[in-house]
Amino acid sequence: MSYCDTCVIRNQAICSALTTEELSALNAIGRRRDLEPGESLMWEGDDSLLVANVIDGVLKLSTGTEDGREQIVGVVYPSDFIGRPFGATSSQNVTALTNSRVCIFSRTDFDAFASEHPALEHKLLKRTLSELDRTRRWLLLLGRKNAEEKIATFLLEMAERLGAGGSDEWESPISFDLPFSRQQVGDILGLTIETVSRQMTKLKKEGVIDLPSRRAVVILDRQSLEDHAG
Amino acid sequence: MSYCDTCVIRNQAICSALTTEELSALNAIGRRRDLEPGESLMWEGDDSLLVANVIDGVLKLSTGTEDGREQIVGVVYPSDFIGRPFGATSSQNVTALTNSRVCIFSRTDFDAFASEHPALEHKLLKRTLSELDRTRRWLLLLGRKNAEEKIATFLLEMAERLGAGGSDEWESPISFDLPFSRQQVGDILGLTIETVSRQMTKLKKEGVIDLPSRRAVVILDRQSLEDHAG
DNA sequence: CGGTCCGTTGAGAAGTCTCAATACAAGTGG
DNA sequence: CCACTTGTATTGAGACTTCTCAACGGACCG
Repeated sequence: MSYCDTCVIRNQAICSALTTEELSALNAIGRRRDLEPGESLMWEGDDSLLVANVIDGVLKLSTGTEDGREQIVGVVYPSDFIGRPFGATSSQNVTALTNSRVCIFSRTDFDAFASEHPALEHKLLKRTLSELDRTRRWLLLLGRKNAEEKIATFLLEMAERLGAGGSDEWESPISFDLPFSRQQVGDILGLTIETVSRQMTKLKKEGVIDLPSRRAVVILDRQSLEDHAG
Repeated sequence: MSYCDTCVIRNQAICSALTTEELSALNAIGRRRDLEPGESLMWEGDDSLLVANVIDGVLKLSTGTEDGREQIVGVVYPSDFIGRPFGATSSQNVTALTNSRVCIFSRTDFDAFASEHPALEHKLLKRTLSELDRTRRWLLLLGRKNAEEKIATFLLEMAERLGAGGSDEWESPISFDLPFSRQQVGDILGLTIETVSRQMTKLKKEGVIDLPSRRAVVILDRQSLEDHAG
């Protein structure tokens, strides 16, 4: 009996490239692990010993400077892939933001398995190419946008990933709970916590969004938010 | 007679995954093209019609905002791969910075060829994973480093890619010519041309680097430059 | 009730940008 | 050979954005 049989991400993750038989071979080299918020799965600079699929939860990928400044370089959701196959060291920290469940493989086991299953590598390649596109778009945000544009862009991306709106997907309002603290939003956007707070308050005062509680966001005027995003 | 037989990047580019026979099949669907500085190969938002290998030269990948701000999101050198396989639209501009030569494929032809040659996809996957790591490191630079640290980090990376030093690779001085104007350095680092100029002048006055001509850089004190890089 | 965590708000400092002037190098035509 | 133009880089002064430091507020918990 394989964990994979009942896995909720069976058809979304890279596993969807595999037949039932192949999947049971993969299952044999993997195991599940639960993580609590704040718990880390791997650290920047460490040997790359693990790779994993996210089954449930939200995790951050981050790097930092020696003097403690942090930058979040990626956020992963269920069915996303984590870790650095075919590489000696992992180049970022991976930390759970919510209660999370992941499906872990030894990196060397996974490398060997992937090398024998081109369809799996093909899925992983497509995923990696998409992630590279997404990351490059983030470079524009960090390099050339001001605080207001950063916040607006960020909220729109969150809405797309997490949002629940009305009947029409373009219809306001769209509401969701951020899986991030203000500090973490700052670490994503390259801003301080105070600047994040001020810009969100400003958008609220302008009637573009509402902030009913600490983590909750409601987008009242999507068009206006897009105008603010630059 | 195939172009590939005499290709200088035959053993560095993803082509190195292929046998001689496979390579001649790839050669059949590719063609060479020369580009002048400033000439573009593809544009952000266009249909993804082409992919290519860089044979010679340096090219930039860039995106911009509607109001004309630009961010360089990648720089490619000989043997690097360009374009977005398995995707409908290209997400950045690709523009030659120097006289360049590329080996072009129709994206759909390449997709089909790659899907039948797992070793090629494997090479491309490894390359894409490395590029993603590099891009994520750039997020830290753009999000959390100040102008001085950005310039120092940038010069060190350029030295690594382009540098010619003394007998010992760690020995100063290391000298190279930047393939970028000051404006382009600004577009890479998310700074204005004036800030780039001021910070470089500052490092020169401190004796860390020398700037014998517009494009030339000499790293006089590598350790000090690393200290400035944060 | 007091403590802790997190977010908000305020005031001043610092860094970067904007705008303007100047400098320098290379090329052109007289 | 010398003005003149053009493109690029440097330098300066002031404006603006964001950061830093500090105080305050609200929610949750013992």
